[in-house]
Formats: sequence, structure tokens, C-alpha cells
Amino acid sequence: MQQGIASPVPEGISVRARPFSAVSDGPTRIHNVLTRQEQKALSDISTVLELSRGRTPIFSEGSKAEFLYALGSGVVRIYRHTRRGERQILAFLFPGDLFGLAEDGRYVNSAETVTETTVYRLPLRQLRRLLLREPLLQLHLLIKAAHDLRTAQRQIIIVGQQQSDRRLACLLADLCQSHGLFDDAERTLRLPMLRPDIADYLAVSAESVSRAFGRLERKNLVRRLSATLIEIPSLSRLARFAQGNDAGG
Amino acid sequence: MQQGIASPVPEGISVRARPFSAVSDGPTRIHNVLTRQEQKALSDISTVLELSRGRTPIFSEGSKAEFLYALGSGVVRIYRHTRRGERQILAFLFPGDLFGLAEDGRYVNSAETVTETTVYRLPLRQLRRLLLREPLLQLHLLIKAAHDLRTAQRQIIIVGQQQSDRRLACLLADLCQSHGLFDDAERTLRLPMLRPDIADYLAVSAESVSRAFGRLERKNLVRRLSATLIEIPSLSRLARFAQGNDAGG
DNA sequence: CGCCGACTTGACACCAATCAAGATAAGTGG
DNA sequence: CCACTTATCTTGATTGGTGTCAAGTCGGCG
Repeated sequence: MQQGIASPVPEGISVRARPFSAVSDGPTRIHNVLTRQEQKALSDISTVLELSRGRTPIFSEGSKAEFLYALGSGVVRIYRHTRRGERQILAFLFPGDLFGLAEDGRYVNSAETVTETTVYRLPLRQLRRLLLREPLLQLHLLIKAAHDLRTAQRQIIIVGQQQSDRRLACLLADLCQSHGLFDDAERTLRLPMLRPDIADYLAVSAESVSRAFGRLERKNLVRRLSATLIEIPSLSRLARFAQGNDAGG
Repeated sequence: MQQGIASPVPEGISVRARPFSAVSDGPTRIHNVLTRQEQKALSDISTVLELSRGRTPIFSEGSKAEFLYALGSGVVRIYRHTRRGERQILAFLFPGDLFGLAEDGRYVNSAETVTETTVYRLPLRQLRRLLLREPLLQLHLLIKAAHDLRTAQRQIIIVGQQQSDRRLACLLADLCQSHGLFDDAERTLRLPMLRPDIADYLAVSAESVSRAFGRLERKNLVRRLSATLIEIPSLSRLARFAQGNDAGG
């Protein structure tokens, strides 16, 4: 639905995640809404895939869709190619996320690992049967879908920003807040992806990502300790800048 | 889910729409997947709202979410404000679309009419009960949600385009193909929205929309008969240009 | 130590935002 | 029916940010 159901997050929902997907790490995530029992039901029909390196394709645009995937550990990117060979990354996925969106029986996007990952593969036919048998489980997936729709809408707003440093600030703030990549003690963010990935996510060139980092650095919003290790003195200042409140030095 | 279920569109699904939502106009839309019986069940818990003019607010960001809305006729825009007062339109909605996405019991976006509209309002509590009672209906809503996620991802790609004339071409092609706004005999598209709406949807300035129209006109991809009536000689050429294949004069 | 990939920085051209002015269309009152 | 008014759209001139191409730097690894 263009907007969705969601709304009051159903009460009495556990955030545990052992058997089915390792969603327990990182801060509590709103869409981790499956009970142990539901995760058991899902894991009963799933196959585990261990993908030991980045850039491993999982499926690609246009191929026949027979599975839904759930990410257990690691990071995955979802992307699509334009006709001119450009790539738009539609999402970075983290543990607990589902992927494998299809239309007319074919995947509409491509999926690749960014890091070493564990993926659970669920046959769509069995999944459909299961969902019809378990309305509450299905409702939780519906809520998850609504969450992902919100995430996509958030990215529309990010990509809609005109200045590249704001776009980058949005991404950095998101990564810090949601996915356990931020080390509170050191105030550092460990980026799992490379510059071209960031560029294709923000819809700018890789060079502009560098320049955007430079501008954030000059405003003391970030400091590059290395290309993938970013110190962030004040998360709230970064987030404020990302959302338009001009943050002075 | 970051991607979703969807996939093989369930068989044996009617596209009729009389009682609940007037989804029958325009070409068959993939997410119009409700049976008469399901529509009846939904209409039993819904209230009809007739909104006789454009710019009527339906709900706004941050207010308490107690309803899901279904659009019966007309056009609605979903948008969000950035902190600097800019507006990003996240979607134009057409008959059959659902809206009212919420998080923690509050709407995350604002919704306003663009034209005269008919809206069906569904109390979330009753809807939730109904969905748990009717797993197939719920599955159809899940498929609808997956469709909307695809639509949002499509907009990410549109907004990610660097040239404004390509963005505009994408929007025009979409409007032609999906929503019964295109007159096949005359080869004209009737735009229901004004320039600032188009601008805030494409994330460009209103002036740039005008210039983009000018450029498309110079390439003979469109002709402005008036500000809201656009002649489109070849839909396929327009679509090809939108997707990156450079279309010469 | 030197190679290699990844990232950064510089120079230039181009596109879009902005501010401002002009054109078009629709609606109002004489 | 026409003049006037207003809202909307278009066009122009300027400025700044970004893509592109190219060169340079950093860091890891053999």
C-alpha cells in the first residue's frame, strides 16, 4: 500500500532472533517483530547460505523469482541498473531484513553481498502457504513491509536533497543509529561499504563523496581516521545538519 | 520487507471495484487484487469522505494515526516537509491506492487532495481484526504493499537521475501508462497537478520543470497545448528517453 | 621497497537554483 | 464585450554545485 498498515506496533512482540535470523545485535529494531515461534516456522522452510566474500551475487534483475531471502548477518546491497550503465543502490540491508521483491515472477532488483554474510532462503510457494496458515505472522510481515516502505521514502528524501554533503550526513547518521556499526566509546563509525557504493546510494559521483566528506570535516562534523573509519564527535549535530538545520562550525 | 513477497501475482483475482473503491478505471493495475467479497468486507468498516476541492488536508505528519485511507476517485499527494521548509512529494496517489502509513501510532507523512476526491476511511483497529480473520485478504494487502515499495524504489531512481528533463520524462511516461490520464485518440496527457507539485515530486525547482518541458519540446518528445494538456507524439520514444537511451530529434 | 587498488584533490564545463522580469490564462466587474 | 486583476507559468541572467577527466596521494601487501 502506498502507505500501509503498521501504525501501533502490535503489543506483546518479542525482539529475540536466535533461531531464524540474527537480528538481535544492534539496537532494538522496530521491524524485528517476530516471535520465537514464528521464527521457528520460518526457519523450518528455509535454507542457510554462507557467502564468504563481498560482491557475491545473490540474484539479479529479471531472473526468475522463486525465493524470498532473509539476511542473518553481514551487509547486502540492492540495486538496479539504468540503461546507460549507471547503478542506483536502492538499499543497504542489515541483519533481519528481508529481500527478493518480485513482479510477475521475476526479480525487479539485483542483490549482492557487501561483506561476508549469512542468508536464509525461503521458497515462495511454501512461504505463501505458511502465511495463509498463520495470519499473525503474516501481519508481522506486513508491518515489516510498511517499515521498508518508510525506509524507501526516507531515501527519496535523501536523494532529493540538493547538496551532496547533506546526503552523506543523512547516510552516516542512519548507519550510526541503526545498525551497530557505531562504537559509542570511540565515537567512531565503521563503514562496511566502499566509496563507489556510497556514491551510487546517494546518486552522486564517487569524487563528490570525497568532497562531501571534506566539507563535513571542515565543519567538524566528522573526521576520517581512515577511508572506512569515521570519527563523529556529535551524532546529534550531524543528524541536525543532515535534516537541514544549518550547523555552524 | 526490504523487498517483499509479491512475486507470482495470485491467480483467480478479480479487478472489479464497484463497492469499495473505484479502481476500475484506467488500465488494469497489478495491485488491484481484491475480490468483490473482500471489497465488501472492507467497505463494511469504512466511512466515505467526499472532498470537493484540491489542497484539502486529509492528515498531517505527526498527528495521531487512527485510520487507513483508500482513494476512491481523484488524485492525492503524499509529502513530507524538510526542516528548511522544503517539501518533497513522495507519491501521487490514484484510485485504488491505500495511504496512511504510520510509525508508533503517528502519521509519518502528510496527505492532501490534488483534485476533487472520494476517500474511504478505515479504522485501524477494525482493519487489524479483519485482516487476522481473512488471511487471503491480508495477503492481497501485502502484495499491494510490495507494489508500493516497488513504486517508491522507482521514484528513488527518478530522483536519482541527474538531468531534470529525464526526471520529467519519467513522470510523464508513468502518468500516461498507469492512470487513465492519457487520451489515446488525441495522444494527449491531462496533468492533474500544477508545476510546483511536479517540481516537489521531481526534487527540482518549478523553473527547472518549465525548462525541462522546453527541452523535451525541442526534442519533439512532447508539445504543450496548455500548461496541463500535453501532447505526446510517441509514448515509446518518451519512455526510451526517460530510461536513458538518448533519443535524438 | 615497490606495486596496486582505493581514495582524494584539482581544473574545467555544464546543469540547475535563484532572483527577477515577462507572458499567458482565467476570473471579475464595469 | 472589454478592461482589469490575479494566479500560474515561462524565460532570462547570474551564481554555485556537481560530473567528468586527469593527476596525485594514501595504505596494504607481496
